[in-house]
Amino acid sequence: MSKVEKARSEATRQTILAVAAAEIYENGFRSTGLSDILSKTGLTKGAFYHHFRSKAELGLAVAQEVVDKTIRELWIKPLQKANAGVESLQSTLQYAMAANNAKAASNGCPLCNLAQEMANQDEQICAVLRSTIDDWLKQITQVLKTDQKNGVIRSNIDCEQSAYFILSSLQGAIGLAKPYHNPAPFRASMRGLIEYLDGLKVSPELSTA
Amino acid sequence: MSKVEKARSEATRQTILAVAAAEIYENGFRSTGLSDILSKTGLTKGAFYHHFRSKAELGLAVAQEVVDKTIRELWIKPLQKANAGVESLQSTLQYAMAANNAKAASNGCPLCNLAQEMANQDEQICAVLRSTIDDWLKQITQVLKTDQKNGVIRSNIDCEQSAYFILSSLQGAIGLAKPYHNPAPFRASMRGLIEYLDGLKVSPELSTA
DNA sequence: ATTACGACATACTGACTGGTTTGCATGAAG
DNA sequence: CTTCATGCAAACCAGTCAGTATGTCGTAAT
Repeated sequence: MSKVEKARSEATRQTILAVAAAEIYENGFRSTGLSDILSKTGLTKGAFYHHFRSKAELGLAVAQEVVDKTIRELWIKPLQKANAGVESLQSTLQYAMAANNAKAASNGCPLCNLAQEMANQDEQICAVLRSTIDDWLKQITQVLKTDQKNGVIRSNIDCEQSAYFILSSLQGAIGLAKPYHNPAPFRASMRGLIEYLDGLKVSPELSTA
Repeated sequence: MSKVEKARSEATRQTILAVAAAEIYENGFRSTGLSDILSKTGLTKGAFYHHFRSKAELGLAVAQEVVDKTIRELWIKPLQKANAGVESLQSTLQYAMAANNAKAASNGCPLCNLAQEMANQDEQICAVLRSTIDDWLKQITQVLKTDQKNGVIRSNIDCEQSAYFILSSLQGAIGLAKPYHNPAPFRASMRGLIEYLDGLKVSPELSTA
């Protein structure tokens, strides 16, 4: 098992993971057959079962090695800057609103998709998703508390409860828009969310005229 | 085809619909096999394909004859009383918070579940779900506009945008709680939503001490 | 009584599923 | 140069799926 050998092996594993994640993101876990994944990778069953013991294990790997990491990179990390406050949160949302294309509108959020589909099917995946969500909630709570300490947002706000509400609104905005196949409903919800965040501030300055 | 005969036929159709809806609600459309449904009804394939031409047609029937009607009955109708305002909306949410049991927490919203799973799979079902959501949004918008005309909520609020935001928050609250298998996260989000609605009023009176 | 039809039951089919087994090429180790 | 494990291919397997073909029973009209 030389270094070059091990690297190539890991590369094919990553290929499977990436293609599987994309396919699951688009059609769901159950509707994605191994044959779909394998044909898109050019690999065979032998390769797959060399790297994964079952389809369920693949799902778990996708959850913790793709979905979890993506969420952390795109949504949680931007809130981890020192003294990040509501403004950071808002700009993250603004960015998502702008970047949201038609495909993403119809596919939704990979995290929420998996949560939705696997809630009653695979407890291990649920556990992974919970930990991602928990950290996401913690980070939003932290952001709110920072602003609260700095006197940016009102002192009577329950930051943890607000974090739940904010994340719910975001997820709901994505989920509700799915059957519309276009980002318009998503954007409307997001504008509402951004205005809600404005309303948390001590001297609310409306960000939208 | 006597009346009594026709009635019994319709009864078995309804049986299939009800069981299918329950099973789909719990495990999703794709994961629900015809055999699951039929064994729970005591019927056979012959009965099923006498009433439905395909599994897809069953899904469509569930969407428009069960899910749509349920949503309208439980969520839209309570907002159709004359002069129904934000208070009506809040009491509906309060009721949902109280009634939400552990099973519902893990199963989510039947409408959102279907939307999530079928968004990229069945356009007909999507169309049905869109019309349900559209009417739901219209009703919430109406409720807000009524209160706005009566001076209950602020005049600078974009009622339609707020309706999107409110419905997104509700759906997100349900969806986000699914992997937790308990209603606590759902309730936290809902409290946030109810407080948001308080914030729409001209003289905000906090409903939670 | 006969015919006809609606409402199902039974048995079956072909396609597809996840999973297994076996074989083979390659490159490192002795 | 041989040995041997690794990384993967190809063929295969058993089970499940939606869907079909056919049969049967009861009711109702003639």
